[in-house]
This record gives sequence, C-alpha cells and structure tokens, in this order.
Amino acid sequence: MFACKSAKMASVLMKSKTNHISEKVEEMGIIIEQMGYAPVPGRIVSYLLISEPPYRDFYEIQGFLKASKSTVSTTLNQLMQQGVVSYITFSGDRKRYFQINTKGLLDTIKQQYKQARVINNMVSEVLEHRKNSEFQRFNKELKEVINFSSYIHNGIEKMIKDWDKAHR
Amino acid sequence: MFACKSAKMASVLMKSKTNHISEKVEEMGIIIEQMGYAPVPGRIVSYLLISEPPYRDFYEIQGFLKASKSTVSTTLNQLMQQGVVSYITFSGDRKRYFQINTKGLLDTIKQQYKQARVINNMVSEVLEHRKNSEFQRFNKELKEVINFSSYIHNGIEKMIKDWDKAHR
DNA sequence: ACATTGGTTCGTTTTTTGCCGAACCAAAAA
DNA sequence: TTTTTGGTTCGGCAAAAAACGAACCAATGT
Repeated sequence: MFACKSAKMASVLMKSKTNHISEKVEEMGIIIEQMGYAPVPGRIVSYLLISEPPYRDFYEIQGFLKASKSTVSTTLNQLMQQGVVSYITFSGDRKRYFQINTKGLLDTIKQQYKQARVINNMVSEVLEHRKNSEFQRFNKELKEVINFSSYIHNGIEKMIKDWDKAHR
Repeated sequence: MFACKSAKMASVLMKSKTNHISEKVEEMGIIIEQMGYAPVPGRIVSYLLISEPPYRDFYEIQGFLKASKSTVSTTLNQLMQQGVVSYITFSGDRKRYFQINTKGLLDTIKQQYKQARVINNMVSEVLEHRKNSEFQRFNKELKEVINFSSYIHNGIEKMIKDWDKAHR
C-alpha cells in the first residue's frame, strides 16, 4: 500500500517532469530539424543535452521518444558516426550509455561555419566566369555579393583559427 | 544551303557552350541544393548567375532545364517571392526576362548567417536548464560549446553590422 | 473575331524520406 | 544448454516533397 502510494507519487512527479522535458525536447528538436536533421535525431540530441543524467541507455531513449528500436538504433549509429554522440559503459553492466560528445558537437558546429567557404568559392567562380561579360552593371552587383561573402568567410575563418589557437 | 550550314555550325557551337554551362549549372546547383533547396530552384539560380546575358525569358529557362512549364512557373514565383529573382521587361516585348536580384540574394545570405543566433540561444538555454546538474563535468564541456557558439555568433553579428554601416 | 503567346493552376504521378516491425544475432545469464 | 538481454538489419509502407501535364486564362497580335 505504502509502496503503491509512493510509486504513484513518483509517477506523478516523473510525469510532470517528463512533460516539461518533453516540451523542451520537442522545441529544441525543431530547431535542430531546421538545421537539416530529421525529427528523431533532433530529439535524441535534444534529449541527451538536457537529460539528467546526461547519459541514457538504449531503452530509456526509446521509451522517452516512443520510437521503434530500429529507428533508435540506426539513428544512434548515425549520430555516433558523425561524432555528435558517443557512449560510456559501467563495469558489471552490459548496457551502453549514450551521451553527447561535446567535442564532436563543437567540431560539427565548426564545420558548419566553415561551409561559408563553399558559397564564397561558388560566387567567386561565377564572377571569374563572367569577367568578360557585356553586362558590367550586373558584374558590379555580383562583386558586392562576393565582397560580403568573402568578408564574412574570412572573418569566420579567422575567428575559428584564433579560437583553436587559444584552446589548444 | 549556306543558311543551313551556318545554322548547323551555330548549333554545334551552341551545344559545346551549352554543355559547358550545363556542367557548371549542375555543380553549382548541387551546392545550392545543399543549402536546403530543391534541384530545380538550385539550377535556375545557377543558370541565371552564369548566363550571358544574365536575364532569360521563361522559355529559355524551361528549355535549358528541360523541366515542365508548371515547375518553372511555380519555382520562379517562389524565388521571386523570396526576393532572390526578379524580372525586367523591354518595351514592345511582352515577355518577362528573369534575373538574379543581387540585393535580395545578399539579404538571403545575410539572413542565413544571422541564424547563428538560434543555435546559440538554444545551447545557452540548455546550460541554464542544467545549472543545478550533478554532472558539472558535462556542464563544463557544454560551456565550452556555448563559448564558441557565442563567440562566433557575436563575431558574425558585429561583422554584419559593420558591413551594413559601411554600405549604407 | 479568332489565334497565339506567355504564362498560371490544379490534380496526378514519381521520388525521396522517415519510420516501423519482425526476424535475426552475439554476448551474457541462468 | 537454453534463455534473456541489448541491440542490428532489412523489407516494406505511409507521408511528404518534387516534378509533371493538361486544362485554363488574360493580354496581345492578326
């Protein structure tokens, strides 16, 4: 009886807490989705970010997300391959506990910003290709785009380099 | 006969040039796809960027892409709504000539970089949420991520502000 | 007035994405 | 040795995204 009541209270507490976290995971998940991920990976990353403890085993993740084993498995493996998630183990416990790999996360974010180079290259190539164009007015406008793009690109590059230097 | 030969030569020339441009459009298209666009919009933007003249009518675009009228129509309208494409007209010619709106393109690129704020906010919120966590080691690692994220975010913000100031 | 041009609209097809379930497997426990 | 645990793999399916085609329309040309 007492045990039952206690379990019930725990469940109620759990539930409200879980709901709160659920909401957070949901909204953070959407933000992550918008940076080009599918819903489930977004939710897993969100969950591992705000979960206390910050590591969870396979079935905890699956239970929280209410997703299938296969989905959780493949998604975790993708995230691990990407370096955003890793796992720890505890001796005498066969489970793997998945967690955010903050170093990998940082690298991924860094990598994103380095993408500035790609667009900068592209747009520079365009101007190179158009150098003998009859439409210098357009070229001049394009140059403005390239100027901005290089300006940002160089700035980001420098910032990252400085950061790396300071944190080595 | 002469006319025929000339047409043939033109066609051959055209073809090689078109192929060259085709390749470029294709690869630039992929880059643009990777920033979250579908293939056709990517190709249209690419085409208008490197085409000489830098404006093309509806049927030129359609013919070059070998896409359906409907696809071209809706895509052009989307791009115009986004501000990346606009059109010009010539008197005595009913056609619209579509072209890149460099100002709109610049704004779109700018907007992309401003997205840095979103991830920075999210990750800051995570730390706020975890402030009483038992896992200070993880929190410390997260702080590193946040530091980088804010650092880049502030840098980008400042760069854009400076750019806008200098180009007003 | 009729035909043509320069598109637009909308219902349909095609392709891709995201996720699931069931069967499967290796390591550990019983 | 058999069972259980902690996953993995693969075929399939439903929904969403992308592209299409045919019918349509307004403005211009004849």
